[in-house]
Formats: sequence, structure tokens, C-alpha cells
Amino acid sequence: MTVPRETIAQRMNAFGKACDRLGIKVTHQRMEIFRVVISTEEHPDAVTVHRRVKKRIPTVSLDTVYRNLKLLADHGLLAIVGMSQESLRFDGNMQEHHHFACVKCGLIRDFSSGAIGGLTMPDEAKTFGAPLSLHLEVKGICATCQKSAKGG
Amino acid sequence: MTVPRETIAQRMNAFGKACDRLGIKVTHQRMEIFRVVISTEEHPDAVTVHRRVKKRIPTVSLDTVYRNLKLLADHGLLAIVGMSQESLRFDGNMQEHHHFACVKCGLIRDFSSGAIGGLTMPDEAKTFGAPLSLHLEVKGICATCQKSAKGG
DNA sequence: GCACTCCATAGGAAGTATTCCTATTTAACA
DNA sequence: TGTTAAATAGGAATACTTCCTATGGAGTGC
Repeated sequence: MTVPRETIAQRMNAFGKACDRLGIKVTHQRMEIFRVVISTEEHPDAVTVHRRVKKRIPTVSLDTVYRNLKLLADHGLLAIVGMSQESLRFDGNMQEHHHFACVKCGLIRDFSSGAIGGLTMPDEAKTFGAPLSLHLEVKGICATCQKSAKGG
Repeated sequence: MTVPRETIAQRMNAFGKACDRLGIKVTHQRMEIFRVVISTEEHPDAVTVHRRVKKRIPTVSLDTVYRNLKLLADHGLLAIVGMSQESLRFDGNMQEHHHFACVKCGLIRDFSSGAIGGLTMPDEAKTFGAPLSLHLEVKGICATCQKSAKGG
């Protein structure tokens, strides 16, 4: 349930190299923020990360935590769970369906899939409690954003 | 791409009946809020819903929109997309994995699944743009919340 | 029609979450 | 060390959501 010490050490090592490769500085704050996130399986929010980083760096600001979490997510070192930076979205389609979500503009579209229609609840999900629903979440770039990227 | 007029009419009809069944009043505001959400496939946020409802009911308040969207979601007439009312969550696990999310307490846990490991991108998802990633989102009640529900 | 009751609403205030602004600090590198 | 561009702290500003409370309105019994 906890992340092994050696796994963390390995990833901290890889982190330094990744920063060099990406041309971003390896600051004390940045390292500790990354360490907090990879050291837990509980998917903390920014305020939680901030609280934990403050134990080592009491003056770290919340803005720095946000800035770095987003930067690291942009570079693929972390992931943002759920809809990124969006407000709540509402869906009037109550039939079983899946989602395509554009990571650029936040567009969300429903689809249903013949091939995936008969998806069954994986046993692994049952170990956490009682599953209620199951759907696919596809992230990608929507056609509109693809076009505007070419244009720009 | 747009929702057919008759589908909307049918669902508005069913909406009235559902409200009666649930013992909640069919107010003008509530009807228009519902109508806005079922009339589009774009998964609007609360502010967008508010803006559209105001075209018909200029004095409608944002609070009313929020209150009703949540009420209708609670009763299963609408769905909330993504993590409900939560702040951003960060994930240090960059291997392919799926999520179990507790709808009560917001707990999120990763799992990987042998059975679902070889999931392939459904063709339907490609019609919206370029898919980048694919994962399962399981919603349910975690073991802890199950226990406390029994206790209470 | 009138009073009563309860649910729903408007509008603004309050509470969170996130981002912006800018003077200062610091990592990286010669 | 000195230089420089990137990064930071801390507070202000913004955005999103919920709370508070007086008011409104539908249904019920009279």
C-alpha cells in the first residue's frame, strides 16, 4: 500500500535527469513537491501537497506548488486526475456511454462503443469496495484543436 | 450532433413524472435548467447553464442553477462529469492504470487489470480527434464508507 | 377567497480553489 | 565569483461554489 523507499529513490534520480533534459531547474521546492506526490497512492490535491512540503520547506508558497504540479504534469512527470482545471460539467445522457475529453480545450463528448459494450467490472476494482459504474475515459486532442495547432 | 426535438419533448414529459414520483416540485426554473442540459451534447458547466436559462427566465439566480443541477444529479436525472466538486488531484503513477473513485468521500485508488490490460482504443473515439490515452473509471463506494454507512 | 405550511427562489455574502503580479532569490554555468 | 534567466514568496485578484435569509408561490383545508 505504501510506495517502497527504493522506488522513490529511483524516481527522484530519474527526476533530476528529466529536468536536465527538459531544461528546467532542479530547485529544492520542485524536488520536494515531486517527492510528495510520488510517495503516496492517495492522489493528493494541491493543498495537501503544500501542507506536506511545508514540513521540509516551511516558507514554500501555495502558488509554487500549483505552478510546479502543472509544470510537471505538462512534461509528463505527473498526471492530473479527472478533468483538468475545469469546473463541474453536467451530462443529460443517462444511458451507458464513454467520454472523449480534449486535453487542450476541455471539450467532452459522449460515445458508445459496440466493441466495448460488454465491458465487465474487473475483479481488481472490487477490492476497494462496491463498484457502481464503469466507463472509459479517453483523453486526446479534438479535431478543432488539431486544426488550430496546424494553423498557428 | 444536435439532440432531436422529439427526444427533448419526451424527456421533458418524463421529467414531470419523475418529479412527481420524487416529490419535488416542477418549477419553471427547474424545468428550464433540465431542458438546457438535455438539449446539448456539450456537457455545459453551471455558468453556461445559467447563461442559457436566463434567456427564458432573466431573473434566475446562479444559486438556483447549482442547487437544481445537484438535486437532479442526486436523483439520477442528470450526471456530473468528472470528479464531483473536488479540487484537482495529482497522480505520480505514470504507468498505465485505471481508477476506482469513491462517490462518497472522494478516495481515488489505482489498479491495473490483467483482464482489461489489452484494451484497445475504440474506433468511435477517433471520430472526435486524436486519442492519446485510455483508461477505465470505476465509480463506487469504498470499503470505509460502506462500513460507516452500516455503523450510522 | 383566505390563512397556513412548506418548498423553492433571488440576491448578495461568504467560503474555497486557483491564478496573477512583482520584487526578490537562486540554480546553472562560464 | 559574476551573470542571467528561471523560479520563488506572499499577497492580491479571480473564479467557482455554497451559504444565508427574506420573499414568493403552489397546494390544502376551511
